[in-house]
Amino acid sequence: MANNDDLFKKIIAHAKEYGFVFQSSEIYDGLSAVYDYAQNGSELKKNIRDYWWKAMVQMHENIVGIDSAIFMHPTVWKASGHVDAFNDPMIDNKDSKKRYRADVLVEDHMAKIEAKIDKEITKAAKRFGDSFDEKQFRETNPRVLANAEKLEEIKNRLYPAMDNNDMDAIKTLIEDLGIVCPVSGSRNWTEVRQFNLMFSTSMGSTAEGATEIYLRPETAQGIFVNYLNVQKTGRMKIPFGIAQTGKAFRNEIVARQFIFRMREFEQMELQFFVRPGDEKKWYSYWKEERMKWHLSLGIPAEKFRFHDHDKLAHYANAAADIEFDFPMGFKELEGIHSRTDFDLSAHEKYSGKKLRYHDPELNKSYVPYVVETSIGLDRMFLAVLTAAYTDEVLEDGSSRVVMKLPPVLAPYKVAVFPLTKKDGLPDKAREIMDTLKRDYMCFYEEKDAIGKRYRRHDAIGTPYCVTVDHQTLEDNTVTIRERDTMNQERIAISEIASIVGERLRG
RNA sequence: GCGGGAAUAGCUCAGUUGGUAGAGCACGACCUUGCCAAGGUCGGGGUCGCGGGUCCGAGUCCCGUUUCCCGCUCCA
Repeated sequence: MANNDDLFKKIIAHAKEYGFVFQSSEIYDGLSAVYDYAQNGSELKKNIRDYWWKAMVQMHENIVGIDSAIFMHPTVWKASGHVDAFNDPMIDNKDSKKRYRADVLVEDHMAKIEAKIDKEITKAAKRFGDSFDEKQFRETNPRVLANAEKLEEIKNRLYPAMDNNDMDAIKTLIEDLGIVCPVSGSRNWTEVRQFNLMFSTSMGSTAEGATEIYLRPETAQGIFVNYLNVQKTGRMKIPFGIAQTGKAFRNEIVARQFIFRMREFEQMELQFFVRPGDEKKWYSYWKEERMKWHLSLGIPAEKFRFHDHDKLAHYANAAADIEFDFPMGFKELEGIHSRTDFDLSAHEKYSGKKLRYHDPELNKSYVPYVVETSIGLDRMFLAVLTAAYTDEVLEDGSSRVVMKLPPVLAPYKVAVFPLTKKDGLPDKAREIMDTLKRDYMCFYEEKDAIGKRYRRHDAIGTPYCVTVDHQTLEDNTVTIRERDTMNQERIAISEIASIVGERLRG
């Protein structure tokens, strides 16, 4: 584990030093769990996104892409279940480290008081037999009255506090009632905090006219609410898919581990619409298909594994993760979920609009079932960095750090170097650069010794370095140096593009 | 959220019992050189994460805080 911690630290340091990832607002001490992609990182990230998009949209005739807004109508999040599921006041006991819903603690306490009243009544009923008048007993017995009054007071404090989101009042109530932790038995509580996973902001330029809206916690809903528009205008026939990449936002309680868990992150999602009853078949299909995509990048198969969920979310009838062997262990990289008709049915209910598909083959209408593949782009970025990072000791005993990125993902495809700054070599190198840069991200560099330039490009993962020397001026040949093997070959200038292109098509 | 560790130049780090900040690499200019992190000369760059306290004096000691990493916890 110490080795892996060390590896993780090295990757993080490398990512910063070579312009892949910076902490957000670093000059202001940073912002917790928010990161920026730098000059090389943004290229790598874009290339991962493009590679995914090409595999999903370009290669499937029945999948189209959309780009929906981050802001959505507030009711979307009621329909999706996000508002209700994550809006609870929580409190921690510092001794037992257990976390509770603060309102549930108070309600449990109230239940105990009610139990006391019931006990009095049961006792009295036994004593008085048939002549027992429960109503009269409740109104006259001093112990019952005292407890009833206590209950009434608690209700009058708890419910308004809940309605007003007054966390301090709930904390004071818990303290006043002397509620103890069921596990530790102590009253050593933290503050009551509202855990809402969704970020919110207000829309409307005046305070009175403003509406609270959320930053989407997932991109999927943007597809669901557009599903019928896309189906109709694209004349899509089931089975068909809608793909989307974009930012999502979650107010994670604990956001950590570099870019693995961020508060602002990017998802790449496919929602695939199928006939009810066919969902398990398509679920299996997409599980395999997505694993093939990962392996197509040349990352070793043992770095990946499936993790089938036993405990299913409220919307799913089957779910699996593709996990990757990150420096901190196997963790979720991508999720494949059979979401049933949960989402579309919920949107039918909340919007009052029919979201049916008329299946011409079956000659009937139904709400389609959905199979989802959802991958975190930032996690994929970290996976690619992890797989690529290599600390090598060379034959002569020196060492180099090389990012063995899949060439198709590398920020730069070719670096062009004149061997020296003199004798017209830079001009010739510029000429080559100009013919290549229309098709490939290229890097021109003439500073420092040639070996140093090679190593710099090893560090950012440039697969090819082309060097212009004196022989180039005579016969239009250059040396091309391959990143992983460090082998050099003399080729004609005219061959560079096809050699590089060949490698990128893999 | 709780507990542990860390923060000094762009990077990696040194800095003694408290005495006023250094190295290597990187960066800029010039010279020499020319196929795997070259050599020389000169130069730029740090209110030592931030705030407070103790002290004649704090990078160093104390308190608070921010950020990062780790463990626990949480994770539609």
